[in-house]
Formats: sequence, C-alpha cells, structure tokens
Amino acid sequence: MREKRFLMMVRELMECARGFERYSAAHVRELGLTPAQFDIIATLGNTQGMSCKELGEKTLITKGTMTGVLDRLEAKGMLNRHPCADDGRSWITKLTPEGQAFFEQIFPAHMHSLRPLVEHFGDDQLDAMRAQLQQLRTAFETIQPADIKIRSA
Amino acid sequence: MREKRFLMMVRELMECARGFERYSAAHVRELGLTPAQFDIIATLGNTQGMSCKELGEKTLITKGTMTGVLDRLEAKGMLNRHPCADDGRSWITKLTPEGQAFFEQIFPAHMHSLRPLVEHFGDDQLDAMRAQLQQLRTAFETIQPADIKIRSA
DNA sequence: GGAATATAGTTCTAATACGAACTATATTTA
DNA sequence: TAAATATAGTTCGTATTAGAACTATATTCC
Repeated sequence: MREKRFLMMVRELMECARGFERYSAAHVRELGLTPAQFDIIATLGNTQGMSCKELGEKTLITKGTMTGVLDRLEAKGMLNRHPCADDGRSWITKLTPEGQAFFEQIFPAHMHSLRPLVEHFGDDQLDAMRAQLQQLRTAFETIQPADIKIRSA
Repeated sequence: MREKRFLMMVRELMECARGFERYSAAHVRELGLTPAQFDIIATLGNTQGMSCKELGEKTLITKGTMTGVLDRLEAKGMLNRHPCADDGRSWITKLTPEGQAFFEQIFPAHMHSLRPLVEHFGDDQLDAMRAQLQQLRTAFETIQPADIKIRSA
C-alpha cells in the first residue's frame, strides 16, 4: 500500500526537520537569538544587504513574518533599512557594523556546535540525501493536489 | 568542504518539510481545520482515545501546545476528555461520535488530495527515502552539540 | 509510611507562522 | 498616457511554537 509508505516517509521527514530545528535552536538560544533571527543574521552576514523579498527567498521566513523579525533585530541594533534607489516600494536591509561583528562572532561558533553532526556523515552520503530531498521538494512544489478547484477562466 | 554540503542538505530538508506542509495544509484549511487540528483528528480516528502524552508522541505537537489545540477541538465538539482510571494525573482524549464521523468523512478526502504526490513515487523510492531520513533523525536525536555544558555529576 | 523525585497536564510569555487585506509604487496594456 | 494589473512591504487576526514555571498525582527509596 503505497499511501502508507508515503505517510511513513513524510512522517520521518517532519520528524527530521523538527529534530534539526531542536538541535540547532539549542545553541542559537544561548546566543540570545530565535532561530528566525539567526537565519536572518546568517543570511545578511558578509553581504551588502538585500530586500525583504530576497531575504524571504533565501530563508524560510514568509513576508508577513519578516516585518516583525526585522523590526526586532532593528530594535537590537543589528540591522537597518534604507529605501531602495531602484524601486520605491522596496527597502534594503543591511547589517549594522555591530550586526556584522556579531555575525562574525556567532557564525563560526554555531558551525562549531554543528560539527559533531557534520562529521557523522560522509560527503557522498550528504550529496545523496540532498539529491533525494531535492526530488521530493520538486514534487511538492510542482504537483497539484487532486481536488484543486480551478475557477473557470 | 563538508560543512557547506551539510548546510545545503539541511536547507533542502527544511524546504521539503515546508513544502509538504504547504501542499497538505491547502486542503486541510478547506476542511476548516488547522494542520495541528487535522493531525490530532487523524491520530484519534478509529481509536478508543489516548492520553496527551501518547498524542504528543504520535504527532509533532508538544505538550504546551497540545492543551490549546485540544481545547479548540473540544469547543468544536470534535472530542472530549475523561479522567484516566489508571492514573489520576492523566486524561483520555477521545473523538465524539461527531468527531469520528467527521474523521471518516475527511480522512479519505485528504488522502485523495495527496494522491498525485503519492503516485509520483515508487515503493522502492519511498522506502529508500524513509531509510535515509531515519538515519538523519537518529543522528539529530543521538548526537550532542559540541558545546553542550555537561554539569558535573 | 514519609521524603525525595519523577511525571501528566495546564498556564504563561514572547516570537513565529500563515493567509488575507491594505498601501504605495511599478509595470503592462490598450 | 490613462487604466488595469502586478509587486514590495506592512498590518491584522487566529493559531501554533518553544521553554519554563506551576499544580497535582505517582513512584521510588530509605
């Protein structure tokens, strides 16, 4: 019964995602950040800044949530927002010097905390996993649910 | 550089989890449920009920969240809670007849909405994916972060 | 049996998560 | 160019998320 196989696989997938989140968040919390905040700082580190849209594409944070996460990081003095010269609707978010310094301090520390996990897997294994996950993601993003209601054009 | 490989794999993992969530939630929302509520109803369906603890183990919902999710489902008349005879601390949560009827109606519909996805993969592929994810999960749950502070025993 | 400890569930707080509605600016089209 | 449409970001409402503190009951250990 393929349905059951599928559900078992998805269950593992979701447990894995939760498992990594937990593993990673334990260290992130010690840094005084939430996972979302860490994600933003890690994405903006060593860059010249980017728009909300680009941040949303590079992280897993949706735009409705983005505003609040950026607000709180701005309040902490980690980043600031300037209007975008090319597009009046857009803002460029960029780490402040303090934010960049913080990034330089915590990012290696975070990688260090992940080290036991990283070293547990071989290069080939990591690539194989990624390839399978990529297939899966493509399916999730491409295939339409069976009962989607298509409005008449 | 294995670190980068690892991060790329993790990134796919998180995107996958989000992707499935989105795929599945679209249908669940049409049913008037949140994903967490659906998860609970699907878990309780065709059972004699179970404790919060067991529900937490069978779903991805942590106990602090569980109370609120169950409260809202109880308010909808989907389930109720009776004290557990064996353990005075515990409560057995069980679908009401209406809740069970609802389950019987929506669960097949949800499976139907997943069908295009299920059929996209072969049995072997699903098993292979699950095996890899299982390895990954075990690593996440077993391996300790590098900088965990062990209190002296 | 009584103290120490563990466990089940609830409550609390801060921060997401998500879709939808909304404002302002760009882009496309006729 | 004016109208129609699309996009960037914010705001809003409801629900979830995690951890931690808390209450009540079980279990363990002496």
